[in-house]
Amino acid sequence: MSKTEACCPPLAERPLTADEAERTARMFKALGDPVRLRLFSAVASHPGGEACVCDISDVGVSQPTVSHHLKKLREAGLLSSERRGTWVYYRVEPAVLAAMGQLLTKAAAT
Amino acid sequence: MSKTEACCPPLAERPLTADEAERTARMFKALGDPVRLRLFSAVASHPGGEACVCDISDVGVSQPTVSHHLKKLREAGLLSSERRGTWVYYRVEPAVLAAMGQLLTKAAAT
DNA sequence: CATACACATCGACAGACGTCGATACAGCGA
DNA sequence: TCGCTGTATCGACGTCTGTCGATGTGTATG
Repeated sequence: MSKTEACCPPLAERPLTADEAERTARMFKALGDPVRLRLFSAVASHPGGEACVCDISDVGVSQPTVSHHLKKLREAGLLSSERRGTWVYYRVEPAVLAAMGQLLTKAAAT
Repeated sequence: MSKTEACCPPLAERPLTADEAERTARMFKALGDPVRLRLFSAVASHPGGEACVCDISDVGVSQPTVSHHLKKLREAGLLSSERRGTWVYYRVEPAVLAAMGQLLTKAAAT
């Protein structure tokens, strides 16, 4: 079940190399902004596991800024998007999320 | 007594409020830098669960920069430090780490 | 075709952040 | 007391990042 290996080893297993740290930091960085965290949480908690941009864009910033942050979350691999007619739907990428979680929980279980 | 509530609810439970997002983002942001991630991993993976600064400061940046990043990790609540004689020892804060892990894994288990 | 709506991209700007050398502080040994 | 070593703080600098208004792109509808 070394699905985590595809990303990076648990933080407590051994010191991360520079490359591993670079990759892993990108994902944490994506969740390191309050607006992005609210957008992500809004998508993750939406019924059906996906949400239209119009459903989640009430986070106190302008529409271009919302779009900018959603792009960052997509580039980090945390969200994926799909256009259906007029609207664009975002959904969480569960595998990546689970990998990040194990990175931390396994680090805590020392 | 859900101890996670002291921090924030799982990301998929409901949309985070602005305050919750602010608090949670601080922790993710702390792990969102490659150097800090390597320092954190070095401490977490060190035998005994703690490490002297001199043991982990070989991450390719100057000594003041190492000190700066360790301070950030301390301020985020992820590490604690203690001076013993000449050296300063850092150790991981397991409760906070576990809370972050559950934030993510519970979000994935939709 | 024209208009309206949903979302993305562009260009610009202020503030935050990572980095460094110089320097200060804290223990320890001579 | 003096000097040495380990760590923290300071001040400065260049770069990255979040934000906005203006504009572009795609889709439906009249």
